Amino acid sequence: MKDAPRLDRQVCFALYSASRAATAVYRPVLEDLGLTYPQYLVMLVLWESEPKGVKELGGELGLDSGTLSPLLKRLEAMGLVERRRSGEDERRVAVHLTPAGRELSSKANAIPQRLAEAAGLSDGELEQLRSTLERLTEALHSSH
Amino acid sequence: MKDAPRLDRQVCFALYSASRAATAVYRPVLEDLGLTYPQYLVMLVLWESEPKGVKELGGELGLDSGTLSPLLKRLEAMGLVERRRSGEDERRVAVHLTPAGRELSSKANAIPQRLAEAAGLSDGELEQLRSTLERLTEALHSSH
DNA sequence: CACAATTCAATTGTGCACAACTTATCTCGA
DNA sequence: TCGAGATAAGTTGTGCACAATTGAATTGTG
Repeated sequence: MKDAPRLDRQVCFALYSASRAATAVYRPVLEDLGLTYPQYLVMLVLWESEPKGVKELGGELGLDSGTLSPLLKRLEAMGLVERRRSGEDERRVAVHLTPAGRELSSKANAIPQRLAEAAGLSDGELEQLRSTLERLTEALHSSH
Repeated sequence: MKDAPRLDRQVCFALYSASRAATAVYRPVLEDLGLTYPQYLVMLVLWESEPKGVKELGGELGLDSGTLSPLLKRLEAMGLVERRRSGEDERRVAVHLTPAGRELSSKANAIPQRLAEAAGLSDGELEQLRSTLERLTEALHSSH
């Protein structure tokens, strides 16, 4: 089938590969904190502002409760977050940081630098890449 | 924690989001073929050249036997590929396309166009994005 | 007020990723 | 040639993603 799409021409495969390569670079660094990459993302959001409902977290990360509920349960078991049923709306669960969870932020500050160093791209290129990716994500989301 | 890394500044998160958004666009299209995105990637490689060993497939896709073995088992159950123990080297398993697997290629030809349309980027931008991503992946791989 | 429709979180089930390990086969050097 | 090390594929166990469903709480409407 000579006109089948070629793997090495596909932006989608390039995205998939780059994304896995990036989390692979993060993996050993995050292991020191005892976090996986998605767990780290949740902590990043909470370090910026907490408490947050599961729905809100999902909105910022693009994840649903099917992914977040077990992930948050693990973070809670590690003693980094606490889930409290909201008083006003009993459907909602507010995710709070524990002191240990807040504490972890200082250890995490140096992390993004690692990827930048490993990336082999200039600051300008990284910034342009980020901006292109955000436009792409936006366009893909609104395409259906 | 005001100097914690910010989610929206991270290239890594942009990559992770874009990659998931892209496979989400592919998902309904691939569903018509009965394939998941990683299964589609394996078929792409085989459509270019077959048979291939599990190791070779893994080399091109960056996946190991832990991921590929069950995936190939599912493709085999669907009747798209066949696994044959190599005669010369009994350790190797050659993955062949079945006629049905070869056939599927024609249905798949139109697929990459879909992403391009949904991407909202010009051909030039897509090409530049792909090239940047490939350099990035390369640099990330060689960073350890 | 009543109650149908909606919303939120959790659960279930499938399929990747990936580390760690297992088993079978092969290769190469003493 | 024989045995240690390397290599190929598969298995096991953990943790995402995501669709589909469930159950509880809330909201909107007649």
